[in-house]
Amino acid sequence: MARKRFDDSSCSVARALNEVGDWWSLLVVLHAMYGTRRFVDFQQELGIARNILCDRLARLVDNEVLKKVDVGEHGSRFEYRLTEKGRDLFPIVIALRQWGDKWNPAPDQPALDLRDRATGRPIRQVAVQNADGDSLTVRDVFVRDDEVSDTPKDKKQVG
Amino acid sequence: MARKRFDDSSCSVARALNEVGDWWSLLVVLHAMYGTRRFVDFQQELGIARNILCDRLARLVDNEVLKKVDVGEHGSRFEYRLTEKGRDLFPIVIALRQWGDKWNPAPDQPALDLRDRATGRPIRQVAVQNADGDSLTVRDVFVRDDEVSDTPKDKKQVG
DNA sequence: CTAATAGGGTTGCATTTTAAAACCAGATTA
DNA sequence: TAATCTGGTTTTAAAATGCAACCCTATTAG
Repeated sequence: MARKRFDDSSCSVARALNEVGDWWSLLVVLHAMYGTRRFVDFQQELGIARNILCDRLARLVDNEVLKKVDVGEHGSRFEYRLTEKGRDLFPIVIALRQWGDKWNPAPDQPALDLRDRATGRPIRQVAVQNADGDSLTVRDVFVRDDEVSDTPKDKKQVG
Repeated sequence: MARKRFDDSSCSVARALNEVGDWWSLLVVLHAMYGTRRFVDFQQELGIARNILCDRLARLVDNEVLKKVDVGEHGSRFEYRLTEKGRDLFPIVIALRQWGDKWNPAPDQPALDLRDRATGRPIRQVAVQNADGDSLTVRDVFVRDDEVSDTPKDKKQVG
């Protein structure tokens, strides 16, 4: 049967995954972040089937992660560019990269060394932080429980 | 045809997505983070098909994101618990939640209010930061290019 | 002690998705 | 004007998904 979707889920993680949680979408966004804009370039860099790429690009455009821009001179020629919403996926992509580098390092080559353009110094590990900037683990957080819920058992869930 | 996998990709984002980049895996991890440990509980909370849940749990165990613990008294009874590798997905899950809350807020209910257990104050927005703790956008970073590569065109890629 | 039920799956089947390759029409370049 | 590039759509076969039914082993109620 069809893949289950979470458009209307009350969980914002599920709703986020609904837009960028498939095998290709985040890789498309990643390549867009380092400059790829054209259909053929995505296709060649990712090695993705053309029909799947079509579908993913269209969905990302529908969800306003990318915008499709006609840059043709005498006709139509398209570019796919990140929107602010798409650029806002940066921490997620970098966190995934750091997790991958830490737990599944490539045997042959070193991890990509990302640096601050302004200072030339390496970026930090992406982390959940408290107001003071201290890193927090999953055990250090709780859910503030303002409102009355009809489903009391959901109240303490992190998700 | 078979879904394409990225086990041996040189891109650590692709390798990460290979382990947790499908529709269900990160939701399983999320629920594990707020305490779910039993097969039936995952199944009911997520509304996932049992065979798919089986498959996902097994893969997460294979990838050492979860460990399967026999907690039976007189026989076998299992729990699935996060490993350190799994707990290390916390920033990714939280970043996804924040992105979902920001760009696809639930119409009816407010976003989950996560707080530091120690201080009671809200957590920060997950961000990519430089050494000083300043937030960086995708345009603020570059790839430090130490080593000589056989494929020069890859050298400046963020991904 | 026995019956009933909960836990943790596996199997079979119909439906979707995916990958790969072929094909196509409108720009662009030689 | 022909060849090629761009950005797709179509076709086909393999794989993944969802659902329901089934199964065996604990645990619990009586």
